[in-house]
Amino acid sequence: MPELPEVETVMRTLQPKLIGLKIIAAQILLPKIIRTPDIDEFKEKITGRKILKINRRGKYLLFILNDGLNLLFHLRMTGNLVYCQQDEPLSKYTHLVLALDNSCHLRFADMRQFGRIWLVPASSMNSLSGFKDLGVEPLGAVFTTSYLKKELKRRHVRIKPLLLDQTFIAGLGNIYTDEALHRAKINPERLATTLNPREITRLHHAIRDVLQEGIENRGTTVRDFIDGNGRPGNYQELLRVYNREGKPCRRCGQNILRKKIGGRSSYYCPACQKI
DNA sequence: ATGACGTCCTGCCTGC
DNA sequence: TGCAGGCAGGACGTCA
Repeated sequence: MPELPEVETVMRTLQPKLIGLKIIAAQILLPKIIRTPDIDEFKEKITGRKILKINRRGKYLLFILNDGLNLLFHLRMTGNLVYCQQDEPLSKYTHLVLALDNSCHLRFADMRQFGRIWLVPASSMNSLSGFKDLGVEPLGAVFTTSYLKKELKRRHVRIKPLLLDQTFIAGLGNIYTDEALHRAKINPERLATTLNPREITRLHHAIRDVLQEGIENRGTTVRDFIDGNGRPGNYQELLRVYNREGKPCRRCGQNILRKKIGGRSSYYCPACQKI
């Protein structure tokens, strides 16, 4: 599941390869993944465009093209974006191939077909549903302890589903949310309004630390994640709770539990993260 | 404002 | 061994 650190890793691996290259052709093998525009217009508009820059916003990858166009990718669960030689065999899950003017390919593949792609003028980015309502960047300057204190005070929801809400904080998914709550010693079912200042400070630091460590370790590969060069990440080795049901807590030795909270699997230590 | 649930999709796991 | 059925999960829409 690509979350912020995985998307950041894809961006960092693609950036040195793609900047300055021109897209000379687009092959669309699964039309429904292109949200806008329709596939004929997509092909026409993207052909001849140059890749000027690659950015990340939340879990979105944002390609800045010339002529004021932006190409957006959301990898969702199993999507990947890989730079490779053009003679590399196509995987059966490849849905979009962008041919580049150096005889290489940028390929989008997604086993579960949940990933989505948009090609939009930079000027209309703020009308894209999902993208336009994204919350604060958790590694950015706006996301401070006092910001988190102020925001949590008026949210009458459990902390886990709130952290997963992309309009609240952009980029956290199931893995890093569970890891951050464990580090902060906060039970995922706690109501946001009941967290005390010390806990909020711990949570703020924990969120930034787990994301930063995730990036430093090139992302988490539980099953599918690969970076822009097709390589898995390393952070799965360092996870403390996620996907560790029944295994001992790395802090206290108690067995990690798994419980559905807000419809999502949540892993936590019942001793370190008391209600 | 909040939450529950269905939808998308396919590989994997479980049970028979 | 093989098959059927359930499950997981990010985002979004619908309904209560």
